[in-house]
Amino acid sequence: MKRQKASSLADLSALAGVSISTVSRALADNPLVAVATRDKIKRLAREHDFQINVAARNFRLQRTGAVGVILPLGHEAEQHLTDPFFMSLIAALADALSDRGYDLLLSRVIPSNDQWLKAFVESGKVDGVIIVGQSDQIDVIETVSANYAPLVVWGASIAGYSQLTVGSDNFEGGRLAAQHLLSQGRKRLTFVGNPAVPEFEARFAGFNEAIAQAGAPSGAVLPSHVTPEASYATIRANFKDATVPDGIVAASDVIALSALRAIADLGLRVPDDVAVVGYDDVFIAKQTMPALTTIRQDVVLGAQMMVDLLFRRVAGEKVTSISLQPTLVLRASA
Amino acid sequence: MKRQKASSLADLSALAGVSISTVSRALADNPLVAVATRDKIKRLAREHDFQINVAARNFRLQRTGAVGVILPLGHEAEQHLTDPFFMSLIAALADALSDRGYDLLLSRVIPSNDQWLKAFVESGKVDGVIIVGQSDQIDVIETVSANYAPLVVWGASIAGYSQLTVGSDNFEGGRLAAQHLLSQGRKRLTFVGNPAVPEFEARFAGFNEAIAQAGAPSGAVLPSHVTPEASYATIRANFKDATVPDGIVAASDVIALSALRAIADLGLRVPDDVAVVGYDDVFIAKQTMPALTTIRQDVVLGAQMMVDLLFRRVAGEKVTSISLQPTLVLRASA
DNA sequence: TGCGATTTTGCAATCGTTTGTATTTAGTAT
DNA sequence: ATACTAAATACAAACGATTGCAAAATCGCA
Repeated sequence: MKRQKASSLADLSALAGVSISTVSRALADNPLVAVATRDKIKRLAREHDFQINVAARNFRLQRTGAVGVILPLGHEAEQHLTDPFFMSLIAALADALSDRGYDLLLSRVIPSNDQWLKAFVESGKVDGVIIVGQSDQIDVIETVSANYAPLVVWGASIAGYSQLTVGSDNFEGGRLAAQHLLSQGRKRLTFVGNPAVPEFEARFAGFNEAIAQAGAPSGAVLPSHVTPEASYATIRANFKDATVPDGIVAASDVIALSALRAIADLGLRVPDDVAVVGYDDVFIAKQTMPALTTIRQDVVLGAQMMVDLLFRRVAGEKVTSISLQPTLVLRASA
Repeated sequence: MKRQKASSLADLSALAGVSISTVSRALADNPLVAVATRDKIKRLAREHDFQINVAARNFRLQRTGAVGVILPLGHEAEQHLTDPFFMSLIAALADALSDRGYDLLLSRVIPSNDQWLKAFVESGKVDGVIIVGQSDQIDVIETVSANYAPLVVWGASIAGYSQLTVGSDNFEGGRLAAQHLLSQGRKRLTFVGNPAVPEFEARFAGFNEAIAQAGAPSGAVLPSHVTPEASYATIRANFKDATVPDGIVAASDVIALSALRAIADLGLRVPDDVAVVGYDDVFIAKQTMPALTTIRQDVVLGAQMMVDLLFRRVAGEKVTSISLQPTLVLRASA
């Protein structure tokens, strides 16, 4: 008995001696077709290991079965796909999407003009878009978002913008970090990171808020890129010349890691001379020496929220942006 | 003048007063259509910001425009998407694929039965598949690979298997690492990692080869998971009881990182008491304290090779597996 | 046996492209 | 003008599925 592979409904219909539409319905377990016929067709499908042509089905149903996950590399072309935080967010997104039977179409975009997002959503390649990080593209996102519902952004919900976002409360995170340092008696705090990045700007604002509330001397900011090399160089150079702070809040764990190393290389001790608080709680945070005290963002929850919001919006529900509460994870560095 | 959005060739053809096929050809710059007509249609397309329906086109052309990138999570369900090495490989793949106009469909698979890969390639969702890491699925891959050409694997080319692979020479990498330690006068070497993972097995074999060639006392192996937590615990517990080696070759940088911390926590110094060599040269390797001496795998080149091989094979070329030479990166830890 | 009601199946349109072939239009030479 | 060739455009099929509606088969009951 030769079992040729059936590669279309037409093949199966020929085998079963019924019409294509009956096969289609049978495989969908449509009660319109008699149980006996259904079983027979399903058996044949199994025997000839039939796999439906997903592309054709999706085309007919005017969907794609995929959700685009875009990383705009605006501020920092280097960041993101090497940054452990974004990586684990993507991993969590992949899981959350596949739980719903959707595929993840990964796209790195270096925004060259302001049409990239519009072109992407209109290409019809995906049923929805998740943007990881607003970068400096918040206005582009806002414009598209006005006419395209299935769009969720990992980032901040900013006054005057209506894009649907999921993000952790960066202001609160920054506040928590600074407050912790102040509560340990630290006086001269520095925020390390580029405040032009929206997320970092909010963290910096929270940082300042905590300082103001404590009546402490106002904190400093040391703008820095997010790559390990650049941040290390920035911190090292700056702390050689300027007064070294006794507490650092880093805009990300990767920057914090650089800070740990730079401080050690300058002959200072963490946390004795300088306390360091990171941000993200990426998987290596507990592996640093000393282990990193940091602000934790729950990526798994965040990813689930984004996917959830996306599908609920597609289903027509009225949904609103979500802000997740970050938490302080106490380890050795502060 | 109201410019309605044209969303199909039919819309455009109505606007231009020509047939759909003429529009299709005009947009493809087909010389069959008169230059004047072509220009007119292209202008209309611009004005009504027409975007071709990629799904429909791909369907008609019997392609998908996407390549699946699969991470089988066989040995280590935790690894991979959080492991910086695989992440940067994926980032590089995303770039290499988009250079060729292809999308990257990301898929994490926890192999439950031996049909997962067959089902994936036959679903028609992708034009090709890149598998990142053979994990324990090498036989499943081999079976599918026999009937499905556009399949490239990041991993080892193993005798008796004909799957198309790109990978770095793990044997050589392990040899380099051990040789380096021996050349520094280290005597008691331990390989940390699970030799059941094919890549690690080869690294371990190279490690042993170097030891044998040097006539040194044979090395030990400490099987360990790849997660930071597990590897730290393993190393710490083992080195407390057993004789501590004076040289460690870690199966990955993440494990090396754990080793650095475990050694420090045991009150020993790196490299003075124990020298550590990592593997991969991930982006944090130069950020550890001390900075990690490690075996470098060029992920960007690797990704380009995989994509290149994939498309050349699709084009009908006869291609063979590629083994990339790893290099020793000297830093402070050994 | 006949007829209406009900169950089961088939027909055909449709999704938006591409492309082989037929048809129309324009151009040139007689 | 006519015929013939070349250029430009239109027609229609195809990709593989889903689905509204029509047609056929089956059933029950008088």
